[in-house]
Amino acid sequence: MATLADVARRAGVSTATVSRIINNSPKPVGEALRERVLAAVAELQFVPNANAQQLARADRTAVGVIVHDVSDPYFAEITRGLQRVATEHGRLVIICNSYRDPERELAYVDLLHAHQTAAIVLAGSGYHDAPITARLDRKLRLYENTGGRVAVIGRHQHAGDAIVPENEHGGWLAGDALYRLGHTTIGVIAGPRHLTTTTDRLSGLRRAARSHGHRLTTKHIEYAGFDRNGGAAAAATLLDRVPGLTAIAALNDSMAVGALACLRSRRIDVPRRVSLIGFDDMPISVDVTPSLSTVRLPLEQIGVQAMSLALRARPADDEPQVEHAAATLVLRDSTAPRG
Amino acid sequence: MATLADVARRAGVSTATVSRIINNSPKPVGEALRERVLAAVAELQFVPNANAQQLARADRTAVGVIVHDVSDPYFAEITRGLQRVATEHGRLVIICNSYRDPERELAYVDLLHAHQTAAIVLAGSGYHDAPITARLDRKLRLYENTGGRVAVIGRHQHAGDAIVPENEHGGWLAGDALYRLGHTTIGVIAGPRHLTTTTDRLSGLRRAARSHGHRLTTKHIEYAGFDRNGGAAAAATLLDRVPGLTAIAALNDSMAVGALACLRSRRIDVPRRVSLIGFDDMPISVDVTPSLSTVRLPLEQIGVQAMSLALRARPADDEPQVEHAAATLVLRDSTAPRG
DNA sequence: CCTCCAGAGGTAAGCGCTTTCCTGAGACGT
DNA sequence: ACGTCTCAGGAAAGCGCTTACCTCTGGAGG
Repeated sequence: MATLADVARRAGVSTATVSRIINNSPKPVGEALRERVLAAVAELQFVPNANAQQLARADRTAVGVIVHDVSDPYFAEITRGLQRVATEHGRLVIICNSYRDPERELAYVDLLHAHQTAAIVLAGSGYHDAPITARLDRKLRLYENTGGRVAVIGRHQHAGDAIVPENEHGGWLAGDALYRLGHTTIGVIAGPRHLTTTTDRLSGLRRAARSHGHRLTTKHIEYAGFDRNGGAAAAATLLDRVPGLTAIAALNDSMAVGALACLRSRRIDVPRRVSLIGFDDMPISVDVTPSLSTVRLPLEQIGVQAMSLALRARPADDEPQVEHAAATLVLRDSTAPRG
Repeated sequence: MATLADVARRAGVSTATVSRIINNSPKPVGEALRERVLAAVAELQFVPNANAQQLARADRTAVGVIVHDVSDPYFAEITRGLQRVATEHGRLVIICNSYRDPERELAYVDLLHAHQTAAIVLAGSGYHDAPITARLDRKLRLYENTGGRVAVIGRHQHAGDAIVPENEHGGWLAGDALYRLGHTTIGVIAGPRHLTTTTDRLSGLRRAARSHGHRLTTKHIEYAGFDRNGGAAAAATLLDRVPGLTAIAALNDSMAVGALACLRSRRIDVPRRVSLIGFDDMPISVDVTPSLSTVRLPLEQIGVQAMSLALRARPADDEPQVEHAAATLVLRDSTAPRG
């Protein structure tokens, strides 16, 4: 592997000059030398060692992103926004999938810290797990103390820049919509109970129930994996357990799609016999049949905002900035008045 | 930011000892010292600088992955497989989105090279563009010459380890299925014409047409963006342009879903009046209505194989290994005999 | 009692680059 | 002709770590 020194030797100049040329530093370099050096670079097919550069320079350039799983449409959309902004700023982004494992999330924070990334965007949901949460917060603070920037998406213990989707309000919107349509017995397909996203959305739903004079008891709520199959299984359970069920609220669209599959296989007409509402408005929601009513979260936009926060220069005495991402109700064909 | 030297000073030992302890090197270290050092590490919250480590060590550890777009389900699935294997090997993976821009793809190869990644997996389709292709091949070869490992997915000029999905055969399967169902006039929604994936699938379709005594002319083929909206637009065009059209083959499922939306909005019954077949069998295909007939590619498996190839130790005199990923026909509800 | 060796720990030479500071040479003014 | 200023280019000191090699100690073996 050719090094800077090889190029310098070949061109008959010092390494300093080569460095200046390949980085086009402000320091002026004569035309003749420049050409000779460039020729040497081409001949030796020199590719600078990024690790050495990083070490020698003070600046940090890459940014890290920690998500639960990029192949989940929710994170895919957010990631798209993150990437766009990062690319505009000429930053490389390193994507890390925690696969919802908190330990792996912690490990990734260390890893990104170790790699001297300029910023970390934590896109996954917060956990209801005090020890984990505390360790995470500690690591993030340490990272910030050593010059890193952090932005989180969702409700986390960490005090700093954050984009907070209106999960509670979104849950309320979904519940309110269903109750307004005349439904009185609704089942909820919830995600893993240790995620703040789950509990926030759920409490919005609960508030809607109360404000309409109903209650959501344990019987009406089924916790499951935050994906299609989790949703399908939970739908089956609810259908069997809750008599007189006429509506289902799923805490994300993937689960709603799974529920839809379950309902279809049981030949239960949606929305005639059972109304269904999802959450997130992922792109596919409009293409299932019936198209999915849902609570829209501006996912790509959330990514954009988060990366913008992470990359902004934050003065030391600055207040952390918390932005809310609005949840809006999107009514499509999977919800109807109680039959 | 605390450094190794700080820790050493604090613990009253040499940096060598600290290094040995934190990397638990085979060299034995006394219990007393070990504890003192570990205490110092904790107190100073020392996180080793990964760049410095990389530079000092000879070994390369991270692996790079270049895809068109992770948020596209096709790549999301492949990436899942790639990640799984990488994680099993304890490797960090760096994901780069080229957004189908060949120049960006080239730039990413350089970037991954510069970062001393152990391997590069090129997951995007090949291009029909000689200069680009040649430059890409040159860069990959250079990278290999300096010790990097390369595995490509799809048909590329680069001679080396590769996973080649049976695109041509898959195209044939799709076409053959449609013709067997009695369709004689079929329209094709193709992807960008400069991608080898597009042309390979298309030529399989053509072969099927010929073998059934038909021809696919320009009129029957509409090129579009490889996504949902591209598919919707192309479907509309075909419907208007091709009289007597009774079947549509889309060259990927995203486009098929778009076509489905178009057909639905025109109130054209699928599969009664028009049959539709997709390609890839992405997860959502089973959840649209009607469920999508398609050609299945074992996407996650492709990712697994590709990463396995990239990570295997390849002896210098070894033949490049080329594995084929089998395409299989999956008939669901979007195809039916010609009415 | 001396030699020899193994094991624990330290010393210091890099890894490949950037950047500060220095040098030498020409340009310019008087 | 001399001093001074400017500017292109080089020398060398790191950046934070790893590791080959060296040193010193204590105990085993004769």
